[in-house]
Amino acid sequence: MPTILHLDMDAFFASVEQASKPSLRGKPVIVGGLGARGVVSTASYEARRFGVHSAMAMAHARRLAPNAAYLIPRFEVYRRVSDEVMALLRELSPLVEPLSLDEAFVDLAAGPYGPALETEGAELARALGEDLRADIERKVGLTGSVGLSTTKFLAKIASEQAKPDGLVMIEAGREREVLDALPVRALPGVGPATEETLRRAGLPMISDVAALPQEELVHLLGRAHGAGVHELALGHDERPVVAERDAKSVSVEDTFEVDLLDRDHIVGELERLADRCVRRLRAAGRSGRTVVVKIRRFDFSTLTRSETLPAPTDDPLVIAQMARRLLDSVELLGGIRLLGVGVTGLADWTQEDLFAQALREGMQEEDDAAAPDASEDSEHEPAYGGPGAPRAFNPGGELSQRRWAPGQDVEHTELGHGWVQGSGVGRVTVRFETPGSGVGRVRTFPVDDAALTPAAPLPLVQ
DNA sequence: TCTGGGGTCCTAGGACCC
DNA sequence: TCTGGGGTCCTAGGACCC
Repeated sequence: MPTILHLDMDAFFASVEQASKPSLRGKPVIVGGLGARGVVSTASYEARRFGVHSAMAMAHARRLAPNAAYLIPRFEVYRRVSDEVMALLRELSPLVEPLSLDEAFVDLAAGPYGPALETEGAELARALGEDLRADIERKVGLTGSVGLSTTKFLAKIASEQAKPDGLVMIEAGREREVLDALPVRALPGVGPATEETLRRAGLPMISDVAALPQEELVHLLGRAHGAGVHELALGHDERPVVAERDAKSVSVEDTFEVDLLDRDHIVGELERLADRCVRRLRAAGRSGRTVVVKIRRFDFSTLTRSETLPAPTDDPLVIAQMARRLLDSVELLGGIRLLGVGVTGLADWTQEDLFAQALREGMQEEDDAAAPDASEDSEHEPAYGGPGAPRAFNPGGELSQRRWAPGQDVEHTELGHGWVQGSGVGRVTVRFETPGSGVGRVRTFPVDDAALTPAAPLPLVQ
């Protein structure tokens, strides 16, 4: 019986932007990092017609679709919409496994319709899927695609085939017919590297892999991967839908607009990252034993350095100190494009043990002895535009100037709610419209116009 | 074209212990 | 004097996913 449902919202970030901004409906919209090193998070279907897709370099996208709207992501809104959609899924079953903000599995058999599915079967499953899609559209004003099948893997294949704005059900008995038509790349766990390995072995299609003895795949791809890929190719997938999964790591990273060369500057950025990481760790009520520093050099070579404590900590000084020490062990010649700090080996509790305490006291003296840090120079901003919140920019005490990011919500004292269309040469262009309004009018202001302030996003549906 | 950010899982070698 | 086997932990790197 097809009791596993997979929901995938259509071009989620871009669709939320179109719902929020009436002037963008029916137009190519591209959401992602807008800096020189940004990449596309989501392209609307209109933008995809130009060949733009997720994970593409933003510079490339701009060449393909120069007239599209380019917006920073507004995760606050996406999270809010996502919560509403997930709540609808939980009405179908307590077993809901979110994969990201816009995607989830539901085990219908574990929910209130479980018993009825036993008897009414496929038609009830289809009706539940269609009702869900209608509920989502009513509640958040967006479309999502639904896949229904007997396993997670097939349900996901089905939702892929249903896109956009559709529903596909793969019933028991049709697995081979569906899988045989697909390339290996459609298998979860087969990315560019595995695809190439299989292609070179003369196995471009799922049917080719399914026809092979498992040992040959294990030989080609390794123990776990080979066996896993083979099972999926055969349509075997026993993975249960799992509702709650504890995070196993917390990490933050920044790619810089320009490679960082100066060691002191790099250490400053590392400390900021360590701080952000610890705040996230503590907000989650966790602590961790292993601190990881990640570095991507100018040539894109990437390395990590990690160190494990005898007991978990969430002490910002301890974590920052470990991060600094790990960084010290790395040659930084040539410049770095990315820096990251993470914590793994998470625990729900903190043990302020003697070791951490000693380390912390030792550092306290070190920090007190060190000269106070000169200034936060904003010469090298993270490449990622960041959601909303224009950063204060204050070089050497000059007049502070606000920065406005395309897509950002703003409020004007007289003209009301709007969003930033663009900004440059001391000016910012704002379109005044809301999810419920018609297409709004555009006005331009000096960037430091006191009537204009950053605003919270509005809900999509009243 | 030139490559984000936040994760998960797997592999492999070496240390260490029994 | 030469030599075990297995298990677990740590570290580093890589593939993959959204």
